[in-house]
Parts: sequence; C-alpha cells; structure tokens
Amino acid sequence: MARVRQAVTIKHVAADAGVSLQTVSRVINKEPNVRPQMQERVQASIDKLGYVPSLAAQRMSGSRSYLILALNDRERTIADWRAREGSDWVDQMLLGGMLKCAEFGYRMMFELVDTHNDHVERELTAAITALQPDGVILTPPHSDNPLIVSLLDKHKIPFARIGSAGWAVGIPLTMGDEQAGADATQHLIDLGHEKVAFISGPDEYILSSWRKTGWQRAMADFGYSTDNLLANGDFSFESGRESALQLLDKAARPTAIVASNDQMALACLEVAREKGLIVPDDLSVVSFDNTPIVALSDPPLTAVDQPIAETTSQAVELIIAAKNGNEKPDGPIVVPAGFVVRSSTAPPRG
Amino acid sequence: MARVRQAVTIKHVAADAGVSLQTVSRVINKEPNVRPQMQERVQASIDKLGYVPSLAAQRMSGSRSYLILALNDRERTIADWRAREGSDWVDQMLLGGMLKCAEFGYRMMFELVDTHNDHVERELTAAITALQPDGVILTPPHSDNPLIVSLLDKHKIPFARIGSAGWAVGIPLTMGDEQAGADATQHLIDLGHEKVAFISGPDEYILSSWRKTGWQRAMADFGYSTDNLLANGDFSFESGRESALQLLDKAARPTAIVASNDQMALACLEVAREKGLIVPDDLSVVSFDNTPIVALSDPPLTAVDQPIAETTSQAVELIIAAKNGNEKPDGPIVVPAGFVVRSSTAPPRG
DNA sequence: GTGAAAGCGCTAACAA
DNA sequence: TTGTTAGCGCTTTCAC
Repeated sequence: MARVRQAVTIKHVAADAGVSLQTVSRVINKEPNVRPQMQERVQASIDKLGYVPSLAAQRMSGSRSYLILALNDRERTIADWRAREGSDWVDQMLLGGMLKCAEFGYRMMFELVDTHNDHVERELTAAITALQPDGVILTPPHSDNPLIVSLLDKHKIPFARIGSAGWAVGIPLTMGDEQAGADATQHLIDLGHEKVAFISGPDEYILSSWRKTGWQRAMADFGYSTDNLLANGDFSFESGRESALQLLDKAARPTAIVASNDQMALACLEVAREKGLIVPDDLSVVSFDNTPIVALSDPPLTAVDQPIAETTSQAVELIIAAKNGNEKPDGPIVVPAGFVVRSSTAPPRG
Repeated sequence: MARVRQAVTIKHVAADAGVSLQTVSRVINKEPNVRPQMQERVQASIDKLGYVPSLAAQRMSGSRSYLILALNDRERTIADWRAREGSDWVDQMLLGGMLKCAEFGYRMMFELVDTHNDHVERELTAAITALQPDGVILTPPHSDNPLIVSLLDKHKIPFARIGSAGWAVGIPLTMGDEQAGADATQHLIDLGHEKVAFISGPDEYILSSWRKTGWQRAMADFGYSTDNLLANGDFSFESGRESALQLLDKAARPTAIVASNDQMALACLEVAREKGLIVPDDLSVVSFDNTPIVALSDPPLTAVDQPIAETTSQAVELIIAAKNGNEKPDGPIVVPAGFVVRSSTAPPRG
C-alpha cells in the first residue's frame, strides 16, 4: 500500500504566498506579530490550496497534539456495552466532549484503562507516550486512583477529575452528588414519607458516600432516623435486588427508597412487584442517573439526572485553559444534577 | 506549560542495547533480517526502559498512523445523543471496533461528518489530512455517499462501508438486511398472520429498500398480497405514528406490522394502545435494531438484532488486512442479523 | 544481517 | 515584523 504523502504542506503554502515557513506557521497558530496584510495573503493561499496542518508534525515539533484523552474504566465500560442495558454514559461524554473539543480545534480520543490491574501504570504510560495528549479526562473510579493521578501529575499533563473533589492535583469536577442525594430525599419527605431508605453504591466510588451523606443530611434535617434504612449495593441489578429484599422484608418496611443508580432502582421495582407492592402507592422509588431506560420502566422512574455531557464539556474547556497557562479554578467545579419527576413517587398510602 | 519531551526514545533503547537505531526500529516493527539474539537483546532493553514508540513520529516518517477513523452522520448521531432515546449504535461500534483495534496495536477515533452539507468534502479532507488514518469505517448513510466514497478512494485509504453493497471501491459489509426482513416476516407468517404490514425507513439508507425487499419476498413466497400494507417512514417516532395510523385506519387492517427500526415500532405500540388494540392479541409488532429500550417497552418487542459490534470488528480486521496488502474479499461481507422473540408477537386473534 | 544518512512536516529559538 | 536554522522521533533508502 503506497503511502500517499501529505498533498499540501506548509511548504506549498509558503511558496504560494511567497513567504517563509515560519510566517505560515504563525498564521496557522494565530500568533501575534504578523501584519494583517501578510496574514491575509497567507490565509488566502491556505484556503486556495485547502491546506490542513498535519497533527503528527505539529506534535513532533514540540507543539501541541490537539488531542484530549478521555479515560474510562475498562471492565465496567465493556460490561455495560455487552449487557446492552442502555447506559448512555459514554455517549453523553462524547456528546459534551467532542463538541467542545471541536470548538477549539481539538479532538477527543476515548480509551479504556483497567483500574484494578497492577499494570495500570504501564498501560497508561503507553497510551500517554504513544498519543501525547494535551490533556486527560478521568472518570470514576479513575478520578481518585492515586496511581493514575500521580502519574498524570508527574507527566505534567493537565487533567480533569470527574466525580472527584481531590484538590491537590488536577481539576476536580462533581455533579453535586451530595446535594442531589439530599434533593431526592427531600422530594420524598415533601410527599410525606418518613421512612426513606437508601441503597448505596460501592465504596470504590467516592460519589457513593456523597450521595449517602446527602440522604443522611436530609433525613437528619427533619429529625427522621435512618436506622435500618441503609443497604449497601454495588451498582449491579443483583445487588439492588438483595438490598431491596433486605429493606422490604423488615417488619416496619420503608415507604420509599432512593437507589444510587438505575439498575438498582429497576431491581427495586422488580422486587416490589414480586412482593405485591404497588409502586408508587405502596412504595416510592427514586433513581440516580436517569439513563434512557428509566423513562420506560413500569412505572417510569423519578430520577436524579446526571449532567454528564455538560460536565465533560466543562472539563475540556478547563483543560484547554490550563494548557494555555490559565490558573485553575479556586475549588472543585460543581455542575449541579437535575431532577426529573415521573410516576414512581407519590405520597405514602394511608 | 512546559512540554515534556518524550522520556524514552528509540535512541535510548539503541544506546542501552548497543545497536543502531535501525535495528531497534526493525525489532519494533517485527521486520525480518534480525538475528534472534539481537532481537532478544533489543527487546530486553525496550522492556527495561519501558519504551513506547511515539505515534506522531511513526506517522511522520512515512510509516503508518495506527489510527482507524470511524465516521458517523453528524446530524443523526447528535440528535440521538441529545434525545437520549437509548440507541446504542455508537457504543456497539466502539465495543467491536476498539477491542479489535487493540488486538493489532491500533486505536480507533470517532468522528462526526455531515452528509447533506456541501462542505462534506472540505470537512472530510481536513480530518484525513490532520489525522492521516490508516483506514476509515463508513456507516450509513455515508457508506453510499458518492462524494465521500470517491474522496477516500482517491486518497488511497482502505475503507469499510457498513450497510452498503457497493462493490467497486472500498470494502462493503452488510448485516443481511434483506434476509432479516424476510425472517421477521416469516416469523409472523409462521404464527398464522397473512396481512403483515411493513413500515420502511428513508430512501437515503439503502438498507431501507433491502429490508422492504425481504418483507416482499417472504410475503410473495406464501402468495400473500402486500397491497395497502406498506407505509413509508423515516426512522423517526413521529413518522412511525403516522405510518401506524395510516395502516390501522384501514377497514381491513393488518394483524401484524414489521417496523424498520425501534422508534417506529414503539410508535406502533403507542398507536395500538390509543386505538384500544391489544398487542400482541390484536396486533403483532416486530422491530428492527433491538436497542436496549425495546426490551422494556410494554410489551417487550420481538426484534431483529443488528450485530453492530461484530460488523465493526470485522471491518477493522479487513481494513488492517488491506493495509497489509491482502486482497479484499470476493464479495460483500455479510454478518447475519439475529432475531429475538419477546412478547409483542403472537398468533392473530380468532 | 546491520548501520549511516537523509528526510517526513512542523515549530522553537535565534538572527536579521 | 519576518526569515533562518536546527531539531522533534522515527522510518526509509542505500551502503556495508
């Protein structure tokens, strides 16, 4: 396969415009110290010849790569894709990330990295060395993985940490998980519920504890006890089932449940059905995430809506700003979650 | 932001192993004409130093970029992402494409390109010039866009055409749409249906006509007429509603409908409900696509399952083979669709 | 089978 | 403000 070398290079443009390579380079990179007249002449040649700089060459010569790397957990992401359970986390990241990247002439690359594996370091170093990205976006649970975080810091690559509040290095962004947990609980309390149970996510995700704290805070604000109202899940449907069974088998069962993600909320629905409990009359259920499927469950779930696209978009913007030498924000960026009321919540019966 | 130049380069490895750059390069690229003993020595140094070649440098020096570009329709993809209707087409492409790429040391980049716009050419050229991908994967409707196809051909970049049978240039792959259309129809006929209606997709997608042909063939095989049983949709929910209304308002209404995608099938369910028709007793519905949401509809939809991941995976493999100088296959590759029976199909009442 | 030299397309640093 | 020079890290010649 004969490699077709770049058709139009900076040389062609320089020749066409009758200037040096450097001047063309300056125009491409919108550098100052170019007379408007020159800049116009060069731009005209660029347009005429349809010149586009080669990313590889730009990278090689020590400039930027115009690449931002989004890193997700390999195991969970592949499992989600295979299961086809309708999680659109990756899609929303791409939506927010790619569009924002495009605004700045950047591209977004998506990669999967193991969390648990002992060769995270090698794997990540390889990706960074091969790609030389200008920035990296970390998602949970990577965002708080000390190995990954310190590696990125060492490489001096600007990086965003979605779902983290770690302030020492990188740029943390959260979706206001604690407040969202409190809001969900408050919504149920407003409806008249006093026994609001909570199914947590795995400890590996820091946001699991934030969501739980939000629930506890809201309950405490109203003087309601949380005794026997907490079950520990791990985001899987099965753990949601177990948690629901555990909560609903009690003599004084809760009248409402907040589940830390969609699959566990759907599991609650299933268990309720098995037990002959009508949702929302006998049991209200609130879910975290608001992936597409929860609007189609029976009944459709009231849910906390995670602004993934918007958060990713801001992450890109902050990374590029950091790359341009701007200060990073004063504290963690919070992109507040939304709340969508559907039919799975109602006042408690009686 | 100080750029940290590559830590370990080919030079370091060469020095460490006491050989020339050339020999290291040969080892990296698994070229012949290296004594096993040399190769081992060099490999040891590579491992010791944790050397990873820079993609940019490899590309620069005329070798490959190890990048495969997957191109989707911008408008539709963004609309799907925004709508959050649970289509996981992109995810399945990434699943199949990224994993297969990784096997060969390649990476997959995902890009959006306008179909209708008159600057497709400029946009695509820019992407190709900037990225210099070793191959491109086209999806419908790009796969049959003459501008895109000829541009890629001109650039001598190996490219796969998913959902196309165009044999002149590129590597076409289909998911056996005609057969799938026939299978879906046959399933209904086997249940006892004679009046099986069909809602087509837009003409812009060639596979729309294939699916329709499959339906017509199956009906013809049994001597059933298709008169007044065809409605033209455009893959949107709204067009599905209109088509369903048109079909079900007839005096002698069909007892079953095959819809060319999920949204239109869901629309059929909604219209049936409005008309007081019980699915599947009064009306059977089969959907194309089998995205996650159709398992959660009421009732869950019987559906043709598109093997998107597998098709993308094969596309990657064929592109890399082509890049390596292998012949392309004798004819279009067919990755046959599956069929999932759920609760939306049953024998006709009475 | 191995090495030396040239150059890919671009930008940093310096000179004019 | 503009141009010149020297690489970036790698692979391609082409010698040896």
